[in-house]
Amino acid sequence: MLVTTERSVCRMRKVRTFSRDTELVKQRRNHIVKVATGLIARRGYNNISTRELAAALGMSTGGLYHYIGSKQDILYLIINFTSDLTGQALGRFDQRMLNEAPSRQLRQSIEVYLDIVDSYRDFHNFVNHIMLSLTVSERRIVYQAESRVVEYFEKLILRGIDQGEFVDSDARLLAHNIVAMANAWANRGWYLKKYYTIESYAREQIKLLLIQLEKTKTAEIIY
Amino acid sequence: MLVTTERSVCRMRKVRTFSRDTELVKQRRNHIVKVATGLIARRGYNNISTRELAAALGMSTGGLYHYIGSKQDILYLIINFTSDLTGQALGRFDQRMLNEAPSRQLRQSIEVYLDIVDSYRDFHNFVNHIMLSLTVSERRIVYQAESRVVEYFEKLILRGIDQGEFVDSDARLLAHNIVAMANAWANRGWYLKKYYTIESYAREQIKLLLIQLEKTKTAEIIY
Amino acid sequence: MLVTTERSVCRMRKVRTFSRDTELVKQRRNHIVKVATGLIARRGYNNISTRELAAALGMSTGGLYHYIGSKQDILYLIINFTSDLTGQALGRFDQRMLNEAPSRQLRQSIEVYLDIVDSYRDFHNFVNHIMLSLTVSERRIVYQAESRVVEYFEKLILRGIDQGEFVDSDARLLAHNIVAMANAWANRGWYLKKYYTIESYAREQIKLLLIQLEKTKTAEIIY
Amino acid sequence: MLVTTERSVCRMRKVRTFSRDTELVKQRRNHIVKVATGLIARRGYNNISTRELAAALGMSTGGLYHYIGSKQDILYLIINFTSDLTGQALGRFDQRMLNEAPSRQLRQSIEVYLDIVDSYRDFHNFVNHIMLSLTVSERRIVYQAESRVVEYFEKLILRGIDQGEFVDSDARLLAHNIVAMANAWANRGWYLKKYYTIESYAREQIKLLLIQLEKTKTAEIIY
DNA sequence: CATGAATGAGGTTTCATTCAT
DNA sequence: TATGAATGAAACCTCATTCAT
Repeated sequence: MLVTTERSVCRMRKVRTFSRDTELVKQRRNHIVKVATGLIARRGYNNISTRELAAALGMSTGGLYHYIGSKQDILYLIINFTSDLTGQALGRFDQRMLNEAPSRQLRQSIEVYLDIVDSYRDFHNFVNHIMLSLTVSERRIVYQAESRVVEYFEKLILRGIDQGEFVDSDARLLAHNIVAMANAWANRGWYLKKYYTIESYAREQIKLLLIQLEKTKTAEIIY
Repeated sequence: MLVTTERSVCRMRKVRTFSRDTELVKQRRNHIVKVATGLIARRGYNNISTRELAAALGMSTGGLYHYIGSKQDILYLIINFTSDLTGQALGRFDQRMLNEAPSRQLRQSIEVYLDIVDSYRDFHNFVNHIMLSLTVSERRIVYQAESRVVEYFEKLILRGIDQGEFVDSDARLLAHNIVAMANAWANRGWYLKKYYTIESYAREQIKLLLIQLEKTKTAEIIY
Repeated sequence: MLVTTERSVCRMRKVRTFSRDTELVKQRRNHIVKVATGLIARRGYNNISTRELAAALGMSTGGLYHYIGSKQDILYLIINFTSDLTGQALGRFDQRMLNEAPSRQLRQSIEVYLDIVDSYRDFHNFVNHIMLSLTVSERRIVYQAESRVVEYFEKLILRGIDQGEFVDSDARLLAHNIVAMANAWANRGWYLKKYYTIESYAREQIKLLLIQLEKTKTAEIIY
Repeated sequence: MLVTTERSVCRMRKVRTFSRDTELVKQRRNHIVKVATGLIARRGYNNISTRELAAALGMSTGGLYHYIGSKQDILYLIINFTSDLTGQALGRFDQRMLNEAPSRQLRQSIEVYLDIVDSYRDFHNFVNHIMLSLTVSERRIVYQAESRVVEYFEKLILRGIDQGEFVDSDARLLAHNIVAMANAWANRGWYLKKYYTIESYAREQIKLLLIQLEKTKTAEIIY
């Protein structure tokens, strides 16, 4: 398995709640994460007041603070929630694909990852925005999550090289480019969506990547 | 000439000043942009008060407001200033390279652009951060600046294809990838700088790009 | 009898309860008074939330409000409870001592009163603290309770003067000084406890008082 | 000199201000201390909002925070201001009286101290009230100020004993009683003022004290 | 031109109290 | 009878902006 899904130690920060009903807390926090992510992505963390957020959540201001300890905690919940989901999704995928040809797994992994980024578009859109509002340890969570994805692709490419399917390359840089390419879909959607759908974007980028990895020019074979 | 350097219409917003000494205004605003960029990149736009900014500038709070009309104007000045500089730099470069082979110009343009991004690293780092604090028309400035750079590379690649040096490709996507790659150097420096210098990063990325563009596998020729 | 123990009219304020089981109400309120007194003495009335108090009581927030009508009522219960107890204790004592020599009764009354103050130290410590949170009528309860004690000692001293055992003095002022002295044990314990135990404090203060009351200098006789 | 007036080290806490005009800061803070003391004495620290205080000061909320860093700082300013003044007043007095007979100095010191307590009645009234809102180090300031006064009287009494004017006594306890007596004038004014003016209170209490200190019963001599 | 004191709206957070379960 | 989630008013504090000096 290429991706470890267990929570790393540094994520263990506690967020205050006044409720002891863990199920309710989980449910409300999911709601908070979802609504807050949308609002923040549209208007910016500092332009959303807790009053406004509570209203959007259908709660009272005080009610919101039953489930979080501070406004900052919302950011923590968002990055935690999202990086967990990303890790889990790739992890699940990884297990199913272990026996496939690397090129096939790579192709499909990219599609899966792009889909994840697309559905958490809001998050990927504002992760840079909120970065400057995060504490050092919160930033580390984001870094680790991204690093894990890069590592996933790196190991996958290395396997392809090992198995002789891919040409020897700088696997780390290629893996990093894949992640940057996926993030670009969220960050630079304003540009890309004028010319691509997510499917065509994935197809074209995969094609370009395989030119770099395959032993003969992709352009010369029937794709 | 591939890059137009004249200011586009929508940038014409006026920023209030109480001074009639245009030279002084320009000088002070340059200072404001430089210092504010650094502060915001480190601490975030909303975590820097005008009092603090004024102190860092060696001005009084009131003095600051002689050269800007509002705190928001600072963002406007920053994006304006930076996108002007980027446009000018690539523009100047463009004029000198018109007669070079496309592959050579591409190689050098990427190096130049990476250097620009690197020296305005702070800006590229927080452009996503402040995006959500910008007005619609301010965002357009950022978009346009980026679009111009993409266009520059796109035209360059198209020229290469036209001249038969490059294989026929999706020039737009490749141009876009170049810009994303350069931005990654600023945004994801925390990761990349563990493994690359700006020189090695440029070299490896250019190598990867040329695999996609050249007619035979770069790996097969002596580079 | 020098002290009247029946509740005075103004204490008759009703505190709301949803329970009809008077025994349960009494028991719960005793518990509330005891725990709240300790908490408030340590942290201050306004720094203890009803949530925290309820938790310390082993009740739910709502449960607490079954036995009180408002947070303010807790203060009322405390002052009522404590001044009742003080009155009763001195009253009981009074009845047993009616036939003793005034100087002997004085000596022992002071010891008893000091013991009471010491065991309700928390209360005497914060009575000044909460004074400013009390309503006018609640303050009167505190004043009356203190006045009754002063009166008790005043009458006792007057009896001693009448009977020729004490020199003619300002009985009121001396009685007042006794109460102030006892309160000092609670309020200024941080200072006094460095040098005195409650026994030595009582002994020395009684000795000083009797110098003022007895016909020859105490120092000149064998004490 | 019996009282040291130099500021002790632990008082050196800084209170934030945005002004660099020390004279203005001093002036405004004096005003804040005066008005806040009155308001708090009447209504309680927690029942006065910063908005209300600012209004009473003729300032805006924001204006208030130019001269203090937090509401808590107001308490610090009050205790600092008052204990400084008390120390200075007794100190000045001390220097003028060094050659007087101890009994005469004692008599006059008590009058001076009672006057101080009376003019800072509000403060002495609520010092117990705010005690529970003070931080540990702030409490220490209050304790030290009171201790210095007790010491002053203690040394004075000891001098009287040394010089053979006073009978050998527990100087510490007597000194402590003097301070408690003075505080009582502030704390228990609601009772005492029904029967005494400050002058008669001082006269009677001094008379009682001298009975304890002088070698023959004061009552037997013409006072 | 420059200063910095002043403003006051609005931010985050707390908490006494209620009420459906 | 007991629970604790929910409320919303009000607390403390910040800060972009103005304006008298």
